[in-house]
Amino acid sequence: MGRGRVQLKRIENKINRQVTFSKRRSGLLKKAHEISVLCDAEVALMIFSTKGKLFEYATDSCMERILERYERYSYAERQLVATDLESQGSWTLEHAKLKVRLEVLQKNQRHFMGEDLDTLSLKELQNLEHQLETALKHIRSKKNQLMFESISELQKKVRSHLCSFA
Amino acid sequence: MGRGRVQLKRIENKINRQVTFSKRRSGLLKKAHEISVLCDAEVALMIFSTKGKLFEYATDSCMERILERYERYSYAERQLVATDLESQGSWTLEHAKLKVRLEVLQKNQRHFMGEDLDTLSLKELQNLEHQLETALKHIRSKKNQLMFESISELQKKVRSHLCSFA
DNA sequence: AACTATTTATAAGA
DNA sequence: TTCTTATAAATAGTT
Repeated sequence: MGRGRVQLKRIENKINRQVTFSKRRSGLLKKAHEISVLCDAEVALMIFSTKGKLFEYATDSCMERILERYERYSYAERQLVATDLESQGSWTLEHAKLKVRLEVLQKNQRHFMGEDLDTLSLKELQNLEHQLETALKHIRSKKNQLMFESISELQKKVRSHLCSFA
Repeated sequence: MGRGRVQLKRIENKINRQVTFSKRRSGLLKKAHEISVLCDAEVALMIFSTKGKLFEYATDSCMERILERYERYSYAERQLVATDLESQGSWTLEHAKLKVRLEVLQKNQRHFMGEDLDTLSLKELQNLEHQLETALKHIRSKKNQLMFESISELQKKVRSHLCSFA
């Protein structure tokens, strides 16, 4: 929609990508709101920019409720705890949900440790690789910082010892 | 967009509402996918129809990962709700333990992502670095494997095409 | 499910 | 960033 036909692939020019992101983001949020109102639907939308900034829309500004609903829906779908939870009281449901979240986290964790990779697609592996590279950068930078601090501590001590011999 | 101007309010005619829902839903899903690809963004979209049917989109089909990311993002807000075990009187000990495990896992996860490193010692940072390096090796090896497989698949296809011309 | 007149979104330019 | 404008895309009403 515009002066040129659009190709469905990553926009390589950073400026253009940023501008397009900003425009399309507001378009998407608007349309999410519209379908929600016009069609009486419940919509949740999350958009993370490349830089990690979050933009979100939720019908009636109630993201948590929709996520709860989603989780209920997808748990039921996965038939994990689909049986008579309601009759067992609400804490059981909470408990079951917690268990599922724990499982998801554990699976994620295994991925971060380079285990259990057979279920991942090429694209997902690439994302994971990129994420770990970024993490490593941060960790090394922090490590260097600590080492430099430790070194200058030691140098101080050495200097004061030299003084005491003077 | 269409033969009439649209008013932003619930469409009262049930048939029209349903048709519009179906059309706009596919439009919205398409645009979610487009911004994700064009702008290298991570998008999650959930749409519940009036009748409660779920339609969803997630970048790289990995909804759980995006939801985790979202929850990490809004961590501060959730802290208010998530803790304070004592006030949850009727919950069992097991449930409380589960919560603690979950928190530990989440903290770990942040470390794996190179976040929240201030609490770690030099030794711990070194361990983490080593662990991530190992993980990266595994991930890259798996990625290569997938790529080679994909290449030989393609070569097979190319060969069979060449044969059909012989 | 198709069609088409219009409206809307937006790519490129200023 | 914001606005303008030409054009592509979405879609409301119709068949």
